[in-house]
Amino acid sequence: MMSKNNAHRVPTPTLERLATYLTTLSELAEQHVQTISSSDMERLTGINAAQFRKDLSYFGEFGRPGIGYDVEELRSRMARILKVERQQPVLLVGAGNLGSALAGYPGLRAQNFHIVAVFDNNYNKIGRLLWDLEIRDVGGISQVNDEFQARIGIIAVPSNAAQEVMTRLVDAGVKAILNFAPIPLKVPAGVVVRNVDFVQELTVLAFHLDEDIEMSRPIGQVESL
Amino acid sequence: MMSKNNAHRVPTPTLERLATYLTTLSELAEQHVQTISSSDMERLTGINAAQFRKDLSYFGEFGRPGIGYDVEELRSRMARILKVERQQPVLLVGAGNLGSALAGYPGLRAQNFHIVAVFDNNYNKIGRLLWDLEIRDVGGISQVNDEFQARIGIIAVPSNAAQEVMTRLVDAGVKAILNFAPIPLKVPAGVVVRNVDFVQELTVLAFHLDEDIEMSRPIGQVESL
DNA sequence: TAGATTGTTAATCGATTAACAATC
DNA sequence: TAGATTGTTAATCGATTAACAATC
Repeated sequence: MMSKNNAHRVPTPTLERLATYLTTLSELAEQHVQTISSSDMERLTGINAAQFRKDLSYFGEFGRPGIGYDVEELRSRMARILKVERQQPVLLVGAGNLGSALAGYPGLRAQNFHIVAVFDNNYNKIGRLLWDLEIRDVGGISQVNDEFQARIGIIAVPSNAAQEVMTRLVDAGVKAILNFAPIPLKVPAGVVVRNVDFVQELTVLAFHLDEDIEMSRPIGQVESL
Repeated sequence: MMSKNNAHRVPTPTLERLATYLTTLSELAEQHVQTISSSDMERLTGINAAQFRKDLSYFGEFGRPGIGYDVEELRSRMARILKVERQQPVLLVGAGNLGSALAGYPGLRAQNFHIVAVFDNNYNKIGRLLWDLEIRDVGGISQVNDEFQARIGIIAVPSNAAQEVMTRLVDAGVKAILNFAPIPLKVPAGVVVRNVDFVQELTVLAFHLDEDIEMSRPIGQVESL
């Protein structure tokens, strides 16, 4: 048994790629592809075949030398490792435009993420519906999560409210936070945060304009399926 | 003169941090802070002071030994380097929930990104308004961009349409693309892509659940301002 | 001058890629 | 068996951090 002991040593880039592999494997499974090699995966994802094998090696052995990988088996084991083999409940804080887009995004459900409750602090919104969910008072997160036991939260509120919302989520038992507010959160030990910042992304893109871009091999460039 | 020649050698993580520095410097400038040291920046952003100085060193010299950096001067030079000192026009493709949230997001304007046109392929949407912008036929991107000359595009369409939309954007003269479709784009040389994938982010977070998370020092952990 | 802080070089750390023995 | 492909070790590459001479 190794997984638990050194799981925290898995590089973050590896985890990001694992999510990509899982998506690709799901598509292949739908097309009833039986077997795939690491170099097939390189063609499909743009990720180096050695990288692929190395990434898997953090979690055990998955393939057969000379043969390759069984698509369905690998998919299922990846899903297990990434903890998305069952529905994962998620709390959403912020019922503005972004929160609405997230709650209505079918891709989440497709990958087993299930937004179970939405919160806001605006009394004009509280009690109304966001898609099929009632918008609840942000003050009641803990109470509500006693029922749902979600450990993932999404922060989709303005920057000035983000830190306080983080505290409420953590108090409610959330251990992992996806933060859309463009401000660095100070979080207690044991809580993981990932930040998504549109403006930062656009700024990086803006920098590359007017460059003598000879190479420009962006992350994610690949053969199409 | 160095900037142009080796600008393409600037590490991507450096560019991402530069965007963060710029945000922080803008806040400091608003508070009329005159001078700041690299260790002050470490306190504010969580980014190592040596890292900060190293990042700046790719672009020249900005501070005075023994003194620190002039906030307004550094902010303005950063904005220039990142090409956000003037309004940057942006094309948005996809007038769904996500596109709507992006078009209505005040943070873009605040950082000088200006969505100048919105496109969709749904004839029920074409001609209607998204906020203050008329939704246009995706077939007309090139024509419309003859006027706007935007070089940044945002793809907020379903995965199966993303590759085709990329082609249209590039044909219209776009050089940098922010892609929200969870599919790797194959882009021609000279075009830069950055991907934002909510589900991938959530998947990485899900992995960390149930870990014996002793350390968990997330990117972006900092002292508050 | 003494104290503070820069810009940069060198040392460390970590991630990617190549190479290959093991094995189907 | 011969050919293919894995899992893993070793080599390479690149990014982060520490240390310090230069300088305000």
